[in-house]
Amino acid sequence: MPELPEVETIVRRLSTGVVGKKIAKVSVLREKSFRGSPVALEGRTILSVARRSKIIQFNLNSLDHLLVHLKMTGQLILENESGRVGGGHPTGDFTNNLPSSHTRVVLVFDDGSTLYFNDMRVFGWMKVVPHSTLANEYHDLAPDITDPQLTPSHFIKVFATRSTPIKQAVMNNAVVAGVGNIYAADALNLAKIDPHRPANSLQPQEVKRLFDSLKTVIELGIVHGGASIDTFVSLDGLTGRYQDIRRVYKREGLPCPNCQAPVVKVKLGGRGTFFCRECQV
DNA sequence: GAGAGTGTTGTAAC
DNA sequence: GGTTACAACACTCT
Repeated sequence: MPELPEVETIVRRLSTGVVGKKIAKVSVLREKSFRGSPVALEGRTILSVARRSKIIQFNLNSLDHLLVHLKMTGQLILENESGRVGGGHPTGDFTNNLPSSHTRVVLVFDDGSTLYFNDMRVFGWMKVVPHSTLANEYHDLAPDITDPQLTPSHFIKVFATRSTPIKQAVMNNAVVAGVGNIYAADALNLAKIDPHRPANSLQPQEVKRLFDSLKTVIELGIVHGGASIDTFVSLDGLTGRYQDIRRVYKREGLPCPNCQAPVVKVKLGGRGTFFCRECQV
């Protein structure tokens, strides 16, 4: 999946769903999906769940951490007596019996509830990281777009040295963490900036406008529980609703929310990119 | 059936 | 160091 708002949504649900539970058994169904020792998790209690960029961090009472990256198609689904809590990519798995053919790791808790890690394309991972090396995992990440300490002046500084298209610059985790394709496109539309513009061609007031727009669309995404595009179906109401209010992403030919001109699709840096030729300059 | 496309990101090459 | 192309994988869509 996922973009930051959907990861944030999952973390919030997991915080109430798994904190305090003791891990009884870990089954790795696909070796590539799990790094480290699954046995190190058994008998450990989850103290809290946090997020950094798009990485989910389970804090354990052993001072180890379980990190999860869902990449393109990962899902975390918690199943207990009262139903399911989770979310992820629209693979259809969500309504199937679990484990499914895409289930890669299964965590069983001592109260009988189960956390499934599904990942169709096997790009995502789970890994056990000792507290002493945790900082290394986040070493190359710029501050999150949701970080209150992040300021427009940071953008102005890092954009000044880059000639890459502005869309690629804001999707670069060394510039700012947590901005993916959907929200990059929508923020550029809201800020009325052409995604092709070299990052170092933006005037300071444009950078400020883009900064505010990114904050706005990410916040909207979180408020609406993330974006679930295409065929995502959920049993428990966790399905994101951002797709209903998205501005340009996958809205080729439909009217631009700023000026009503048709949204066009181009390819930029190998990624599908949606924008308005009329008002994004 | 072939080929392109998919919300991510690490790596290698220039 | 910045930029670009591509690979990892398994689908769905045209």
